[in-house]
Amino acid sequence: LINYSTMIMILGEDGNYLMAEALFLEVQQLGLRLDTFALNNMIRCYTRVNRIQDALDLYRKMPYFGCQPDTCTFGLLIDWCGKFGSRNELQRIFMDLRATPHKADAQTFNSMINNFSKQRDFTNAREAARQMRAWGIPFSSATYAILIHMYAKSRDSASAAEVYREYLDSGLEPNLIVYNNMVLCYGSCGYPEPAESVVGDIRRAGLEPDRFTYCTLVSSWGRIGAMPQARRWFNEACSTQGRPSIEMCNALIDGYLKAKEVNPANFILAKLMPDKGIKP
RNA sequence: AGUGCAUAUCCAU
Repeated sequence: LINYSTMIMILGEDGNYLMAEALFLEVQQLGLRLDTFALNNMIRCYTRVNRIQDALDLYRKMPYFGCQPDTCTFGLLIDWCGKFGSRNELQRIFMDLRATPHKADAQTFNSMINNFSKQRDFTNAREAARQMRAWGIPFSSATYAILIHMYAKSRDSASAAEVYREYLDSGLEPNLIVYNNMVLCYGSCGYPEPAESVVGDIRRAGLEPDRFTYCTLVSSWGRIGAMPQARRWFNEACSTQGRPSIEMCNALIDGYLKAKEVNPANFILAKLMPDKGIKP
């Protein structure tokens, strides 16, 4: 079985699901009993080539092979549904997941929440977070980052601030992505000043802002047309980071153009960027 | 023996 299973895995990586299918049948004809590993490998063959219906069918047939989906099975399917699937498909996986406790770890839930969020299904994203708590699975830094990012998308800075507060009190290792997402959330909601105050939290935690932080701050001030402040953060990034990121240059140009300040925008594009060796 | 998690700009959605 291990030989077949490994072959199926390798063929799947190669995109050759047809040969994998043939081997999958052959195992059964030999009378070998399939296990969850082998089924996951076969499911992976299908997701690899976007044959989601085949993947879902096999996943639903697992009990008839005497197997149960595990965290790996769910991880595969959640990831696929988030990338290419419909809301309904992801919701159905979530329902299955809830019906089988202990088949989900923090990573499974993180992926679930994030993929609901990508689909803008915020109700289910929050519900997944609630379920995670109810099952006593501790939030990781990634969980906090994902939740705050979700609130940035749904423009709910008040809920983000609550989650952020909980993160600061959690005793988890400081993680810059969590802070950056909080900057993003305030900025997206049109509150650049609280966004700036997060930089203080970053330093207090012993971290330094990175190119994501600076780009987000420039875009936050640019969004409300406050270009002097945007420019200040841009300059600070240039002096601390060495060279500005292309994304931050874009954010600054965009801000100037939204504010109808064409000349400064042109200066960034035609002078500053070439001088720093940055291609538009 | 295997799979799956998170951040920025613009555009598109």
